[in-house]
Amino acid sequence: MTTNLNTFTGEFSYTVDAKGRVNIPSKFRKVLSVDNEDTFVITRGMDPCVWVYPIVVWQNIENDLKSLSSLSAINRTFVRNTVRYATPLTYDGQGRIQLTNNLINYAELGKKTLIIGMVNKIEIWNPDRLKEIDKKNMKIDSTAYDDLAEKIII
Amino acid sequence: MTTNLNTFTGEFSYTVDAKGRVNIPSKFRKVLSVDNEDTFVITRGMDPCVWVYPIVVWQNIENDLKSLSSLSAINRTFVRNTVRYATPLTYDGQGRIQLTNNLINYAELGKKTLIIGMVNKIEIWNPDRLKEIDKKNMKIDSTAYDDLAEKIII
DNA sequence: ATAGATTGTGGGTAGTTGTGGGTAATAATC
DNA sequence: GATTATTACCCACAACTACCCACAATCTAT
Repeated sequence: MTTNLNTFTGEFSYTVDAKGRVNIPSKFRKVLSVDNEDTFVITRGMDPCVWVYPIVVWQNIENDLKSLSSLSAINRTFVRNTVRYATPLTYDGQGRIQLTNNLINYAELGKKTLIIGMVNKIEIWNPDRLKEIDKKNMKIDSTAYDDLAEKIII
Repeated sequence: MTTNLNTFTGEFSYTVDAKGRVNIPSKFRKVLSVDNEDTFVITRGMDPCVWVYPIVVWQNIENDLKSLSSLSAINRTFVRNTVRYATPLTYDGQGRIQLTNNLINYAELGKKTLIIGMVNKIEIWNPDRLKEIDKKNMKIDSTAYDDLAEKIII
């Protein structure tokens, strides 16, 4: 096997059908490790999009969350907001997952969606929302960005 | 072993066929390490061209990206922009890779292309675009070159 | 110089993938 | 308990992709 398991890259254009289903790109399904048993966890992204984790990756996050003490109010809030909207689901025979209304509303998903591989997770976007965020990020203080690029990209 | 593995130099003229396929020069294929298993990752270049990485080189980038927490907005933007257009692909029996429409459009590739070895990666250019960029960069003030001279002996 | 191998380019075909819809099973509501 | 809504599973089909074969041009070696 050449490619890293449970690692996603690339951008794909898909449609959400009348039943609220979206296809997971076949390239993404192919790199899932077998212990995922065709199952993801979908939740709210930090940006206005849906995050989709392979379940084995999500389980690591859950374990990290367990290590946060509930004595701290920030920890409680963070844990609550992280897991509150998380739903595990399995894709159907055609490779589609059934989105929840809650997440469709949150990400303002219409018929046309962009699915983007984000290395350890997948993002589902309303293309217009993404364009807005992109534009906003143009103004981001770019020295931090350049520092990252220097460290990581060769 | 005479040449460095996964290291590319030289310029070659090739055609993109009707299906969007380009040949990877046989000289480049011959220096790939076997653990690449005939697989590259293609993505957008910083210039208007396509970058082609041997997959084992790209995987180092991916692993670095995995260490960035998505709690930071800059990290999210950086990861997204870096991997958004990256696609792993294996060359066929004739040594060709299948380009994506997205990248063909981005690099404005027509039938005639220039393939250039860039040491650790490969660039695919529209010859006209390259001529333009070359002309523009001629005007770069030469102090930048002097700075480089301190780092690299040629 | 000639024969054989390699390389670049083109095209056909079988299998895969994305998308839509139907039906049965399950859950929710009255 | 009956009726309705929701979900899970199945089938259909057009569009696309991966894989195969063909062949001319170029290179290599005897």
